[in-house]
Amino acid sequence: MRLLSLDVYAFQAVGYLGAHAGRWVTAAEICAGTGLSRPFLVRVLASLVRGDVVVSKKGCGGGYRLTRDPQAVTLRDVVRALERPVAPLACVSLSAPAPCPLAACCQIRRGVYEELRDATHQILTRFTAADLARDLRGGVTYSACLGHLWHPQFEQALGLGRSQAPQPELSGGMP
Amino acid sequence: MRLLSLDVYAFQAVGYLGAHAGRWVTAAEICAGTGLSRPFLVRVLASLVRGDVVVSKKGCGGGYRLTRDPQAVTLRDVVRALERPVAPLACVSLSAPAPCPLAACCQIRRGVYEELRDATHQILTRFTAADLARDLRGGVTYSACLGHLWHPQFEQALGLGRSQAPQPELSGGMP
DNA sequence: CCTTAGTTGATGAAAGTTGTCAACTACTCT
DNA sequence: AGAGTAGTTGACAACTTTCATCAACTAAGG
Repeated sequence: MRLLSLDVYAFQAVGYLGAHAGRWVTAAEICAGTGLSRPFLVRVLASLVRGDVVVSKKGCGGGYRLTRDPQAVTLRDVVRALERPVAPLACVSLSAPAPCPLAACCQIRRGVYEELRDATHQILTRFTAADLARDLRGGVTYSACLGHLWHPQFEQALGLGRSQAPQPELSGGMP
Repeated sequence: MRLLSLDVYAFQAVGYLGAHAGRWVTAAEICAGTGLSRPFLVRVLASLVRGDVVVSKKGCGGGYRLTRDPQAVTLRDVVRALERPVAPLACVSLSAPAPCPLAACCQIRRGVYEELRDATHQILTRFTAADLARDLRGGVTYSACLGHLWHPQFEQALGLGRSQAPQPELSGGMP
């Protein structure tokens, strides 16, 4: 499971809400506290509202708040709210299963795909918004994580795409 | 970890080579036996050669072959040869680690990211080319898996992107 | 030398991801 | 009731990744 900016935004937002539970927190405050981009954060928050992880209140004095105690909001809830698949393949998905006629005899499905799915579920279920809040209180904002995403710097394994010039300067000895 | 066509191609190719170990197998034969697209399969095979999972022999009578016994070729070897990151974030990568100044105090890193990485590694290490070959001999070609990838049918969680017109015909009452 | 078969480069379409802007709606407080 | 605040939604744009194909090149065998 490769993380996206989406996930990091959500983790930071949920952590901030967990650290300030009990009151309405505006999107602007989350941005100020985390340094995230507001327009994108707002989309992520909308997903969290749709996924019943966060409630919103419009109007003056409004904002966002967790739907329940921080300890009761797991990372799995967050990831599910973002509608990110945790299964490696649709045929082993629990939320949007794609039936496979070979499911009964497919060994890799049982031995790898289902195991990956279950392990991911368990790990994500162990960690809650309270843990995220503790990180935040300890000074660990996840802004650095945005620079550790695989996306931009993912060097192409195959000779595909256009980004093919890693060493443009070096005109070495290879003829 | 979301699978890509890349992985499915590699699993099928390695499974075929495992099922026909001991001789040189041409790319054309793998295509005929699995129904994969040849130009793309050839790129994947080149990656596997670079990753020391497969050896190739040029010229007449040449082809591809596993570098070692099928039991000794794990899925982790295959995934690593494809240079697919198994870590969710670069800061917990074993192969291409990105140092993080907050690594010591980041709880989500230890509690989630490292756990995800290790669990994935363990699961991928348990499964070998011999298991892939057994699936193939049992009639389980992974062609259906290509239709179970998340990519095409991944419904956007956010209201982003262009694919916003599911019902183009319906010119209903909304003014 | 000529065929076979793997290797590499260029190309391109389609989709996913991230981010911004602007208009809209709903709510609260005065 | 009115004004302002704050969440909601749609359109849009830029960039990267993924998948796929074609054609030319190189190495090895017979």
